[in-house]
Amino acid sequence: MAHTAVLDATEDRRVENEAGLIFQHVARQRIKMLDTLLAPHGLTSAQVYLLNWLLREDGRTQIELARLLKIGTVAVSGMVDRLEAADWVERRADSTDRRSKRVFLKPSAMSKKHVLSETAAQVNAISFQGMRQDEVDQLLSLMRRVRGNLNEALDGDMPSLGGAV
Amino acid sequence: MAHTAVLDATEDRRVENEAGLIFQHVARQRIKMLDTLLAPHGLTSAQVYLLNWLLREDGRTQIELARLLKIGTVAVSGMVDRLEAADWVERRADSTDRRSKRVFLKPSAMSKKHVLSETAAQVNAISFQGMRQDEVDQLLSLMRRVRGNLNEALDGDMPSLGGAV
DNA sequence: GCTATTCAATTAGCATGTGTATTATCTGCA
DNA sequence: TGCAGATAATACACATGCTAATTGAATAGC
Repeated sequence: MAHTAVLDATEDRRVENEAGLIFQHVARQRIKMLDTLLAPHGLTSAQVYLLNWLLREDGRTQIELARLLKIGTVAVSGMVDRLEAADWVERRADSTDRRSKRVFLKPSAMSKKHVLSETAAQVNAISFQGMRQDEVDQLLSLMRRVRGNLNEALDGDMPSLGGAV
Repeated sequence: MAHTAVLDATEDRRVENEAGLIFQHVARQRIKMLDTLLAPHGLTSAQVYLLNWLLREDGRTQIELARLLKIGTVAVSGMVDRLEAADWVERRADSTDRRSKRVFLKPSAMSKKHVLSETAAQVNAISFQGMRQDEVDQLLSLMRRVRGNLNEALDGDMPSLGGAV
C-alpha cells in the first residue's frame, strides 16, 4: 500500500519522510527535556526509566530489567555500573543462581521517588498540552498497536520480512 | 492535569510509566528494523535520514542538515565524516562563505535512491499494519502536535518551565 | 578601519544504544 | 553421571546523540 506510488509523487514522499522522522524527533525531544529537568538531581532520563521499575519492585535481575526496558543486557550492565558508582543502586548476588545479580535501590534513590514521578508527569503534561483526554488515550492506543506490529516483526520473522509488504 | 493524582494511584502510574517509555520503544524498534534492512547495503538508519534530505535537494550546508534532522551540528559533522569515508557524499567549500561546507551526493548514493525509498516505505508499512488510513493519519497528526508542544517548550522557556504545568 | 559579536564547523569527552564474543553457571537428556 | 546446550553477565568495538570549548571567518557598530 502506498508503496510504488510514493516513488513518484514528491508530496507523498514528504509524508513518508516525515513519518519516518517524527517518531525519533518526539522520542529525542522527550529525552532532552527529561535530561534537562533531571540534571539538577544528578540523574539522566535512561537512569530514571530503570529506577522507576525498581521503585515498583526491587531486586530484579539485570536480564529482567533488560526485558522491561526493551534494551540489551549489555546496555543494562553499563547503566547499572554508572548507577552503582553514583550510589543509587547496588548489585547483590542471587542466592540460588550464581550467574544472576539482582539490583537493589539504595536509600538515596528511594528518597527521590516523588521527584522522579513528578518529573515524568511534568514531561507528559507538556507533551500532551492542549490535547483532550480522549485524544491522548487514542494516541497511546495507536502507539501501542505500532509497538505491537514492530515487536511482532522483530521477534518473529525479522530476518526475512519478505511477505510483510 | 492528571498530575497529583498519579502519585497515589498505582494503576495510573503504570500508565504514566508506559506513556514515558512507549515513544522510545517505537523509535528504537523502527531504528533496529531499518538498520537490519539497510545493513546489506552498508548503510545505517541515521545515514539514510540524512541521505534522504540530500536526495530531495543536493548541496546543503551542514547546519541546514542539522535543522532538518533536528540534531546538533556536531552530530552532523560526525555523520558526514562517516558518509564521506564510505564514499556516499563529499564536502565542497561554499563559494561565498568560507565557514560553510556544502554536502553533495556521490553517484553511488544516487544509484541507491530506490532502495532507500522502498526500505522506508517498508518500515512504515510494517509499523502501520492492520491500521486504517484514517487511523494512521490521526496518529501522525497527534504526533505532530506532541512534537509542536515539545518544540515550543524546548525552544522557548525550557530552562524555567515553571508555569508549564 | 577596528573591535566585538555572531556563526559554521570541529575536537574532546561522555551516555546510551547496538552486535559479537567470552566466561561462568545452570539444566536437560542419553 | 556427564556432556551439550541454554542462560546471565560482561568485555570490546562501534554508531549516534549530547554539551562545552576551540578555531576560523563573516558581520555589525563605533
